[in-house]
Amino acid sequence: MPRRTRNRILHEALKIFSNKGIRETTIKDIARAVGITEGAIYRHFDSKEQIVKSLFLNSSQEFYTHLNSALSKAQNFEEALKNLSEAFLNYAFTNPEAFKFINLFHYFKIDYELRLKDGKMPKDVVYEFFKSHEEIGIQPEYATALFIGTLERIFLFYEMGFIDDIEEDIQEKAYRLLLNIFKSNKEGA
Amino acid sequence: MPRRTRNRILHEALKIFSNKGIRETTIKDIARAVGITEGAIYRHFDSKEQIVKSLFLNSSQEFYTHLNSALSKAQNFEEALKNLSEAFLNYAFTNPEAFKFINLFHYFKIDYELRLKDGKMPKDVVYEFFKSHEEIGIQPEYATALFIGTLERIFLFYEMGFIDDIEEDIQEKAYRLLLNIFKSNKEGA
Amino acid sequence: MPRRTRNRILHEALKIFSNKGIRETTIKDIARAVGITEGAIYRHFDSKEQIVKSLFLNSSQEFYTHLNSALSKAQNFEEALKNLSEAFLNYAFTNPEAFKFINLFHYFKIDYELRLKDGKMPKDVVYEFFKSHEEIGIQPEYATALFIGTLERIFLFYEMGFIDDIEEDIQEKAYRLLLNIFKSNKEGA
Amino acid sequence: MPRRTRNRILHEALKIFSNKGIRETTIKDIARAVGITEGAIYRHFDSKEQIVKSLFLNSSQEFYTHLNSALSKAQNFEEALKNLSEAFLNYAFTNPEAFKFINLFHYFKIDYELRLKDGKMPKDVVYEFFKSHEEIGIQPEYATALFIGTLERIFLFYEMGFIDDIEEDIQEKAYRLLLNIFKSNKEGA
DNA sequence: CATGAATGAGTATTCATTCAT
DNA sequence: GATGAATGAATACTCATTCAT
Repeated sequence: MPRRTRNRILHEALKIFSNKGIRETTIKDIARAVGITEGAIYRHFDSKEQIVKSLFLNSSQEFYTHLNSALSKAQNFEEALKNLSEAFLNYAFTNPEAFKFINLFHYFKIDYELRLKDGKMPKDVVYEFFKSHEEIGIQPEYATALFIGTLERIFLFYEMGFIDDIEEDIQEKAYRLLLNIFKSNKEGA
Repeated sequence: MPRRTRNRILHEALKIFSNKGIRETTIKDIARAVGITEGAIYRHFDSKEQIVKSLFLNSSQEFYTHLNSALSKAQNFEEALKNLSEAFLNYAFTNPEAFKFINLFHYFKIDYELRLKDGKMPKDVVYEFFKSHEEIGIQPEYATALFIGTLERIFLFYEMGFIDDIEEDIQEKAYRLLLNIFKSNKEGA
Repeated sequence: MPRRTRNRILHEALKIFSNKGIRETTIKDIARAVGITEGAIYRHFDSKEQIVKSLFLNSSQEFYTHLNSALSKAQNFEEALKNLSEAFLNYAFTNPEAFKFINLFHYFKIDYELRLKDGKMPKDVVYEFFKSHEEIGIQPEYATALFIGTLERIFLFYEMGFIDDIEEDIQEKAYRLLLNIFKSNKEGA
Repeated sequence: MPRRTRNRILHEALKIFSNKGIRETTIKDIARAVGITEGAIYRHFDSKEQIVKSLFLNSSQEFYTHLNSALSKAQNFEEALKNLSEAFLNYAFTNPEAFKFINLFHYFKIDYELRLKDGKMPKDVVYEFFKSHEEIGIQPEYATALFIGTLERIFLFYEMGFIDDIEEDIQEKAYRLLLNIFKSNKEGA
């Protein structure tokens, strides 16, 4: 429950953006959701684009940090995989709007400058992890694609009702699936 | 090089839609690309929405058929997996605009009626395939998420330059990756 | 049942104009009703305006002649009034589209040049009649307003269901009403 | 001279509508007349249709009230007829735009829901009046048609210069004309 | 800080008219 | 005579942004 108007704007904007899309969300929509008028938005942000950018940077940062801290707590490969996959889905389940919002940017080249200058994109956590475990015998780019693609699609299937397990089961099943894949590859190597 | 105006409209619209997004593409953009005036578009389509729908239905159908025919030519599980994964990436590489356009609809609830009435969505081919091979020990919904999510993400990584193999190598690597996963699961079972 | 295309165009245009209004009727509407294409209309008329003008001139002329010939058959004031009022309503009942179409022009200064050059407007028949019967003691302009206004409004009330007599009764009642008015004024004079 | 923008819009729109017709009046026309831009109109009204509806409801209500209060001040039939006919013409002379605008709706079925829910249409005042005086021997529907039709047409003839009396004289003559009609009928009965 | 009116540049869509076939 | 594709100007409406209060 953010108190300050600026945060309330970001909070509501994120919800509407992820539901309706960025372009189809108007400043008026956001203002109405926050309970202020259109003009007031411009006390806090210079433009709609700035709201979008703030949101993307915030969310990416948050997701990045979330993944990173989950990873850092792990003692071994198995635990790391567990922490990382659970953190990934946990973020998606807890912040579906932010999660979907971040993913919008893979399809729209809305603003490529948005990439954080020091490369702190969520996927980089995953990539670095697999890069430091080349012994599993999968090229880290492909491992990353497998990890992110699978989890993201599982989340989407969950959201559209195609997968109807409860969140905890999904996290458990997803972890086991990934573990099987990477363990067997590791052993097979 | 489609000759007829209607096809030229669809052709150009698809390209622009997949690059800029549907909402940010104007009728004027399309008209200019085709080399006619805005009004002329409306001799061929009643509305922008109709162009979007036509495109979605066409592309989905095409992709569905492409996957289906690849699958039907296979004699066994391994071959089926090979044909299916190659057909999937082949479609993405050959028709990147259509492929990206179809995927737009996972994020935007633009029009859920758009789903083909008899459920002939591309993902259903994959789902049915895994459903008839439950011996691999992976719940078909999760197997589908894994298959589609991984390949889609590989394609995206390729497009953004994060993966820089050539298309043939990607197809080969992707197939091997998937085969390893499903074979080992099959054997482990 | 006009055979020639030109007449069919006029025929259908009149119907649609009087129902939807001139501005809201498109060339396409007319073409569709006639069973030809838009371009073909322009083989017969230079513009939409020309169709409107032709229609107005034709209808006015027709109505004018209809009233005039009814009047000319009368032997005395009473008969003249009877013939004129019956002819007026008869025209409205038989050609409601044309009748309503003519009346559109009282409200819109769509094109004042449309008035027939030699003044052959339907109302002039009525006006001339009352002018030649000043003995009734009503200024002919007012008598004309009374005659036309009353009958037109009766027709409108009939059309909107506010008056629900059958057409014959309306003609009879209207005639008696007018006769009473003008006879008593005549006698009172 | 209304000060507030919303009222200025209604004021100017009424003038232009009654001159050019509703369909041929553009939002730009109205905006220009008010001295604002097109977009500004939409801060005050959701659509052109809403302007039309507001205007129709306002004008009808105003005219209805005008007639009703004139009628209620009368002590007897003669006075009532005098008050009603004078109020009718007075409204037309004073608010020619509103008067003509209201009458547009007899010819165009623009929106039949526009009729006030409790039936408070101007003509109803006249109708109720004649209904409570059936002793005059004229069916109230026909008396209403006579009253309204005659006065409306007199106004139109005045506007087009066909009747060139001054307004006061017209009111006087119209009243006498109607009085003669209804009095003689009353006596004749 | 906030309001709400206003701007101005779009945006999809309509439609009378033209013209090559 | 007729077709149907195309034009081009107009039209209602939208929306990010500005600004006086």
